[in-house]
Amino acid sequence: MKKHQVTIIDIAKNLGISKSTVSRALTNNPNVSAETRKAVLEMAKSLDYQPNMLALSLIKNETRLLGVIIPDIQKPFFAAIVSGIQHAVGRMGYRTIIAQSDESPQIEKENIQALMLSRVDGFLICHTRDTRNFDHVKTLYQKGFPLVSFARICQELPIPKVVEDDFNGLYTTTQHLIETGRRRIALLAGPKHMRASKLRQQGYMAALRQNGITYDQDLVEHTRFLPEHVTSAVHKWLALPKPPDAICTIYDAGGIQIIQLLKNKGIRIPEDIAVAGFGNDPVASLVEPGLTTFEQRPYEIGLIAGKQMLDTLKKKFTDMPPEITISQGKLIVRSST
Amino acid sequence: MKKHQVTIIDIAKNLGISKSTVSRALTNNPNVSAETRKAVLEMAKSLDYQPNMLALSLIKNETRLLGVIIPDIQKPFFAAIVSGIQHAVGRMGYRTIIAQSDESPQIEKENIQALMLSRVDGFLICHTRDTRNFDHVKTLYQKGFPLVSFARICQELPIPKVVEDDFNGLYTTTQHLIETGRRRIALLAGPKHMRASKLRQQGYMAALRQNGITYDQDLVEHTRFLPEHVTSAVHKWLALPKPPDAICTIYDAGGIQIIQLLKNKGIRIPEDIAVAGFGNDPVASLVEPGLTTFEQRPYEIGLIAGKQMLDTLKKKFTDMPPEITISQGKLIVRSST
DNA sequence: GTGAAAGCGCTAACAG
DNA sequence: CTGTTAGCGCTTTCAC
Repeated sequence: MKKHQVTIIDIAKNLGISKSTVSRALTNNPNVSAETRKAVLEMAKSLDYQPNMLALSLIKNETRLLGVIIPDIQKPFFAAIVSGIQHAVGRMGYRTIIAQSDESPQIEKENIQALMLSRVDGFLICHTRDTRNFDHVKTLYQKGFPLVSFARICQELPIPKVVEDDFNGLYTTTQHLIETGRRRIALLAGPKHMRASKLRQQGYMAALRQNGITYDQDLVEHTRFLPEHVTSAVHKWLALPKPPDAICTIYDAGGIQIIQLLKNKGIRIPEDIAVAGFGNDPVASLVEPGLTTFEQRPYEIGLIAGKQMLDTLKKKFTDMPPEITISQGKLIVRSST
Repeated sequence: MKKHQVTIIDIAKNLGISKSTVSRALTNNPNVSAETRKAVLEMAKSLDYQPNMLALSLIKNETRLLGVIIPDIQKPFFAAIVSGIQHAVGRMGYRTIIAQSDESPQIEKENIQALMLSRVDGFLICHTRDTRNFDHVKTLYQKGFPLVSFARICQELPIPKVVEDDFNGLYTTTQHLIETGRRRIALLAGPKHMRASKLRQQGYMAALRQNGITYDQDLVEHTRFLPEHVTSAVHKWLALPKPPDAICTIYDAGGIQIIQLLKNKGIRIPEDIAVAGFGNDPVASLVEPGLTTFEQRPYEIGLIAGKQMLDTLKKKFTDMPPEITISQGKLIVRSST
């Protein structure tokens, strides 16, 4: 069981001085004589004194704890972001409490509520694919919590945001597909309300338009990123009178699944149908054929988000216009196209 | 900036009663009249009162926060474990602070130190591949912190431990290789001091022995799980007068890298050399050929570890013999063997 | 049933 | 330089 904790009072008693003096000695306050400080430090060491951060937090009203809200830590994309965030804020002494929403808006809300009670110093949030109501975040904002939104952002608040190279990503990918001779390019998109999905679709459409290819609504399918949706989308496309000669997706996992599906059907990639993804997941280079994809650097996104948080934390009182940061990406061509 | 927090004193003043009564009403203490309670609850709601967990933690000396120490959240294995832990302890109201050691024993030590100061209620720890000194954990133990060790465990302490199916995993895999006609089976092991690596190697050797195959030291290489080590091990084996006809590894990433290496050299898998892994990483099924591997369920390991922690937290005062839990696994045969 | 007071561990403002 | 006092927000005796 837990033993009695050594407190500054123990040190004070042992030395026959007041606890304020002990506190001063311990906090490098100049108003302590050299010998007193020495004695305190020695006693602290011999008693194995450990300051109680809880008491400190209560006084300073700061915990040096940051809440990180993500949908799923098992997705390499989010794991990398978390890693970046931790490395960015860690050197300033901040720790992170990671909370997973499991893509449930309700759990997301509960997690935020709980971390608010734990008095974290700020929140870095990536919403679920289904979050449409942002009242819980607005509450945080009103309460004055430093906020940073990343990847799946909340646009209704003037807070720092870090996003992927959405429009450009699909524009570039589609352009590449067209340049390699494809004309009937299908798009596996995400939920219609999702900002990132909309932007990526716009990039796709812009590339088509620019090359004089008419947009065919039959070639665009919206998913909620579930495998079932991918399967039915592919089946629908293959049953078309004129099936696509290329499929691009707004996320790598979808692209990889499509590769598997097409291979199982004996369809050659890229000869019959080219496939492209988005994100450059670790697995994209391992599948056969390698998945052409638009690289994102989630670790960098985390680093940037962490830094934004640090900034927000520092200049609490300025209200410089919060910006939206776009993490640059680039196309990685592999043998799937 | 942060606004003034509503406290029970605000409620008390508004109602003209004492803060003790407010506290009682809020904590469902029976010694409050129904009407007072009602008034307090209403006032709390209208003021949007949020209890300050910090103050509570200071009094109760418990934070409902658990420290999770892992080498690298970007490894799917650890990400899955973390997920399991969170889901196990989350329903009991515990949150987790994840700290990455980046495989550095020094950082591991610092992280533990820091979380100790933050007064987490317990630690779930997976050590770095290079951790050999466990003094920092022993300190925790002496201080009475509930501890659970998983995957890369500390054997020097009587605490709950959750490990993979190490011996059996490589025994089964090697057996399978032998049954499919292989005789010169190489082993890509881990650091010599690492318990899991030793056990897996023992499983490998047991299978050889049982089949009357003499152990050839040239066929066993120890790595620190770095790609360079894998490359040089493979080169060394291929340069042997009698190269191996199979390679088994104690971790999937190694197996996958070997597959890539052999393919690049035009060596056929499994015809020329069979390859097997350990863990069933998500990618193992995606490479070509699919990697035969011994499945572990890291998510389950996390669940178990989380439950052990919950138990430790509950029965603080009993000292039932702490056990070592082995997460069962099974061989998944794919086309690499 | 309710209020006053003490205390969790620590810092900080105020006297000397 | 050092001790005393107050207070962070809350629970918990102890009186009444």
